[in-house]
Amino acid sequence: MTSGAADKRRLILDAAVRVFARQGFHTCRVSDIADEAGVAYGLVYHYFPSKEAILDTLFLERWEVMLAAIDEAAASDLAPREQLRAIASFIVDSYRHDPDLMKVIVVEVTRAANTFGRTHLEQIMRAYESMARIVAQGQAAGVFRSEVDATFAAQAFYGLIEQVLTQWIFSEREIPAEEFEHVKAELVEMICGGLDG
Amino acid sequence: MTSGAADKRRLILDAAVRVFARQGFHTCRVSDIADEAGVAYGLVYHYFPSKEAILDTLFLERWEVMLAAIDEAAASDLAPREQLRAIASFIVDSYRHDPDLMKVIVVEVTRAANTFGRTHLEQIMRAYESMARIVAQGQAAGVFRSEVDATFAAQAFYGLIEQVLTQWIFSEREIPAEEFEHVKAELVEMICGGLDG
DNA sequence: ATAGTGATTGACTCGTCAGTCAGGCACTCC
DNA sequence: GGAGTGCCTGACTGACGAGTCAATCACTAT
Repeated sequence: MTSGAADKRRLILDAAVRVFARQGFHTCRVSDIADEAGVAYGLVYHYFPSKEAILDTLFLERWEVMLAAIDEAAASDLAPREQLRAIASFIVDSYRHDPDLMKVIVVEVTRAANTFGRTHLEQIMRAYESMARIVAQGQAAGVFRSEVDATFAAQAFYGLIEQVLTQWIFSEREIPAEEFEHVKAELVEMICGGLDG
Repeated sequence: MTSGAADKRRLILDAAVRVFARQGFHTCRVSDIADEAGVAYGLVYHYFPSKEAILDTLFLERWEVMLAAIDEAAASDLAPREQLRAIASFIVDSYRHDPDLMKVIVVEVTRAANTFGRTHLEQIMRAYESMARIVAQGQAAGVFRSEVDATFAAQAFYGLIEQVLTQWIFSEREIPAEEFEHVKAELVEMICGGLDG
């Protein structure tokens, strides 16, 4: 069956997510992935040229979806603040839906300046740029102050999101649904409203 | 000479900073550190029980200084906003003074949820707590809004700083002095003032 | 001198793992 | 039924690198 073949590949990718999340990319063995997938060691190399290629595939698959979501928000006719909210919402929901995958992407790629972060820098930058464009539009429309550089603000926004995800990842708790919703609101409130009162 | 002994230990630590920054902790070999230090392989194990212990030492040495600086700012009678500024200033200056060391701390420890971040979680948390206390004081004094949770705001603040450092680390440029000063101001402006205009 | 102490050396050991490969299995088409 | 094709298997290899250790050196105290 041809669908069986595709299934095995998926099986390996999904197993890799769990293993990378649990043990980390550097610490896990390829045999751990094969075992987790319930598949022979060699089969991993039938579908992927190397261990790295598995991580690359996982990252690119998911990041593309995220870029699309960001660009969709940016292209909508929502108010700038609501566009940011939509992005925060999408990323938080990504974590909610598949925390292991988001953990792998954040810990092993996005924050790994030495290894894969370097390789995928361009993809990562593309996300920043889209967010910066939203801020710039808001500034042009006069709803955001122009004192802060748009790129810098985008960094602050994305940095805060990643910080929240990291906090969740470290904590290893089961996050309750209302915390997800609360954080979405707090996040935008923090970036837009600031601390001064 | 007894000072020679201490010198060799320092020599190894300083070499390790350069090697970790250049190649990353996981990718480098202990022999790389020994070579960089101009010292025999075995001597590394005379001063340190393991490769990890070198990284631990580097992190703890520096983090202690940082915690002290944060607590000093928090204990000062500066306005809350100026206390935050002092902290931002200290961390930015740390990067300015020794970018390699800060790179190692951020990339290999602070952002590494699987390996060393886990081990040093307590130390890292201590920094967050001190910053959160500053925000809470500001809120109690009425100069900061109470809409945002103090811990969350501290996360945003530290997250933004780390994001800026990461940006510098990735970029591999020589950062001009005025950019350091500009960022210090922009950072506090962003967190306190927010985007809304 | 001689012995003792701690620094220093680098060749060696030993476990670990990414990646290979020779073959087995299932399914199809003549 | 036999030959071809692609999926699948897991034992094996070869490299690599952390940590060990026995020997040497430098310096001090007796």
